[in-house]
Amino acid sequence: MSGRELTARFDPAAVERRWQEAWESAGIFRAPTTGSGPTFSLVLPPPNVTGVLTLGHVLGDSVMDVLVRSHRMRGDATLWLPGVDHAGLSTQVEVRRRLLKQGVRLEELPREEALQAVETWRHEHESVIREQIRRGGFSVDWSRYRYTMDPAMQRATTRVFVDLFHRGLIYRGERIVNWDPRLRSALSDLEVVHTEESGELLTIRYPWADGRPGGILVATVRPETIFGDVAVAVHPDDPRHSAAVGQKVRVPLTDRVVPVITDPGIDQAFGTGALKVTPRHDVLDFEVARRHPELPLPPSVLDETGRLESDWVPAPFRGLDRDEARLVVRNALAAAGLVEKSEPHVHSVGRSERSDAVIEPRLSTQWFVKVGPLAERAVEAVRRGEIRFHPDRWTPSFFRWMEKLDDWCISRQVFWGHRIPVYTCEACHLAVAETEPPKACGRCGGERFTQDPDVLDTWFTSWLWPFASLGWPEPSGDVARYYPTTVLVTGRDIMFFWVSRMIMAGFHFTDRAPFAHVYYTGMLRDDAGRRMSKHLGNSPDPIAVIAENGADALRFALLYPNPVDQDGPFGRASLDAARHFLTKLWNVVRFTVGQLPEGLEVPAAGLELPAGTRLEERWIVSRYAVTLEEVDAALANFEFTRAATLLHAFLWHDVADRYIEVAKGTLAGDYGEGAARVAQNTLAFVVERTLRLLHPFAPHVTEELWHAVPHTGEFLAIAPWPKAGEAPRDAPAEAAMGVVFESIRVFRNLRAENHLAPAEPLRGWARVGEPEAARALREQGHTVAHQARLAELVVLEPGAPDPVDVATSVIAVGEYFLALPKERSASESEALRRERAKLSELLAKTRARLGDPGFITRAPSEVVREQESKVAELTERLRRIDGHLGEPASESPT
RNA sequence: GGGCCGGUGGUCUAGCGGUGAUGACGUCGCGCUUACAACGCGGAGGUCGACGGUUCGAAUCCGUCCCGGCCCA
Repeated sequence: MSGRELTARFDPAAVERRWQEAWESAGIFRAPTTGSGPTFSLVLPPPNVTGVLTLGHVLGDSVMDVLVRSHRMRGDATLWLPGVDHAGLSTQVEVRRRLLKQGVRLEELPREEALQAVETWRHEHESVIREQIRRGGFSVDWSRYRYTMDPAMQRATTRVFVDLFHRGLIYRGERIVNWDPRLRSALSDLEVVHTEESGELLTIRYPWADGRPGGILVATVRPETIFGDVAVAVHPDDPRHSAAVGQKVRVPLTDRVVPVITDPGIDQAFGTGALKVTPRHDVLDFEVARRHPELPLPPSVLDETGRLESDWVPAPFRGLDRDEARLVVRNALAAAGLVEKSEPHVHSVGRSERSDAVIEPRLSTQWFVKVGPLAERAVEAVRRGEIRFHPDRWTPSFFRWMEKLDDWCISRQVFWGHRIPVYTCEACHLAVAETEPPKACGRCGGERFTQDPDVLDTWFTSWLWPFASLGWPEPSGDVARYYPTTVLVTGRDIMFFWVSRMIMAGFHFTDRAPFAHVYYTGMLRDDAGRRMSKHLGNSPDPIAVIAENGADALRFALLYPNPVDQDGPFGRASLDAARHFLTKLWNVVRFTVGQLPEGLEVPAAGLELPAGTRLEERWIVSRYAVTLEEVDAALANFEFTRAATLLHAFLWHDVADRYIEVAKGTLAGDYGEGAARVAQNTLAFVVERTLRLLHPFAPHVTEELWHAVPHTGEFLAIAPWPKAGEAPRDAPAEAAMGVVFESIRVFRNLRAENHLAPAEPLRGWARVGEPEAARALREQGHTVAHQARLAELVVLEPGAPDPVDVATSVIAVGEYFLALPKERSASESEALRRERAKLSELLAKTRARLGDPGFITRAPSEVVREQESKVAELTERLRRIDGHLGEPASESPT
């Protein structure tokens, strides 16, 4: 099979869409449901249906597709399962915002209409995301597409809740939680972002209750919570306050009297060392109150929207928002003469990742997962190497995190998500967790139930993704075939949110690790070095980048030249490099196609080079063999950038710059028809195999090009991955061609240094030491002459006299002479002198090393011998240089 | 405050005990040689963050410090 004509330029827009459609309609990305043999599977981390894909997603997808496509080509039963995540809270925030623009408040919509509004949003975004994945050329199996709100995911989620509930691993409890007053919902610790913000630290006097002058000084940044105070606490060892302990003070602005107590948890260094205890509105205060059961548990003084609201709040302050209240209370305190000091204070403030509202610690009743018992096996699996992180430097972070896990708050006060499957009997108030609404109460027989109004944290579904998406809890089908998955690729920012929880869920529910490997990609930075984020608006739309550069260029730019596994720059430069590379590839293939006769076939098995094959063919085939081996090793080690770099260098430098340039003559018939045919076969073979290797990195352009060169099969996407051993390694050919290329470079350099016209044919001489080197140069005399634009290359015998009227260069391989036109003489000895200075410095250094008795006795003899031969080589070169410089050869040049 | 990662030519990066320290981009010079000027050829450019230590030998291992980034409190 061969060829479509290749256009002069590579036009990604025309090419990419065509292949995406062809692959899809051929169904080659659909994972087999039956059969045996090795499998390779992974799940796409489901992007939030709230948004659209960012370049960060595309980075992960590109990594995954390299793995997926190369394994598919290797013949593994390969499954890449795509999907999206309903992202309950975020989606609700976005929909709410959209409705507000239309003047509608989400909360005021009937439940059905509100759900409908969310569904509309979901469908819009879902189709954008699907289109983005398609346009990227990512080879996911659309027939396995999942959505975290699918009925199947619903069933899995409910079942998991019920299971954990019955095992006592889910409980309902009153705790201080992270309350988002804007969303009016609890959040997990992980959804709170802490930043340093400046505020005001007030020192307030709590007067003695008995009316004596004075009182105790308390420092706080939250004067508005003063109404919820139940005590003032000091450290038991604090001498400043020992007299106050046991006394009563009056809470400012109120008539309430509270005791001064001691608690070992008080930080003596903070403020005055005295803490106002407000159990409902601070984690630490809640702990203190718990240790002092004699204290009353006050009502909440802030309502769920963050407004002062309680019987305990004096009338004038009621209804004030907490920010406003802070000022009003502060001023009231000042007016009452109770503010002793005010100072600026930088402290850590937690904000909602979803709404950006300042988090309000709030005592409320929520559902929690007891994660301690789940964590053990997860930690053990990672410790044993059953699950490996790549790069493994993230493993310690995982352990540190897992050691101090708090229970996971999983209830959310929103309507969008999976409802908590807990039903309370209206008659006897028995609460049960069931997968289906119960018909009758097991205790009293009552038939009326109320379902818990809350929904589950989205991560409570996401942590089941690797198996629930495959059909768990059904034990057959995809679960049986493709679970556990092979690898998970994600950004490490969700290592704690997601990866660690998936591992816990995997072991608990399936008794298996959900994946064997976790690969963490880095974060992208823009041209200015800033991390890309939606916030900064510096993360370009992938579709726009694809429209401008093509999906292949985008993908290649993400994998090369900057390391994928650490934070790295992405911008104009990377895209240019990728586009240029693909253009180079395009042109290499275009050249190749033009060189091949009709009917030439590329062998399915290995390439056989006949006896007498020219060095350059043996050399490029050997280089290909080495590259294949190294690319395989790199991919096996998740070294994506290294694999891309190897292929980039091979294609550009070995194939294009060296082999093709050298082979042009052979292909044109300079050495006869037989040699030309070998060159054609070699070129076709190397190019076809290289396209296979590059396919996972740049699928569209390689697929297009592959169809233009001789090949077997319907799609490159399912062509077999090349096997090591198909092409022979040939060390002698590599060494010999090394001499040839080095010689070419020296002659070109001599020409440039002496400002000689590039095209003027000049005579060149070479005198090389090693017999093999001399043989290579004689064999490749034409090549050197042609590449260096020499009239002729003369290989001098060892003892032959130097030519005259020449420019000279002395390198390790030997001496080179380039004829100068008659009117020019070799006055340009400056380069030679510079070289001499460099060499003698190096020689001195090497001699010094050999003069060190410690070195001689302790270094391996191999290393010593190396240094000795270096001295010999340098001495000889210096001798020759001195000869050419007309200076007396000295035994020990300085 | 605790922890992790990184500091290599102007920029990004490879190397992680024995090399004359990789490569790319940029820069300079020369070339439109019919695959490619989105290209080719050649050159210049580095006290490998600082200081100590281990070693015959350190960019590479250890310690301290400085600078940058990230995570957790």
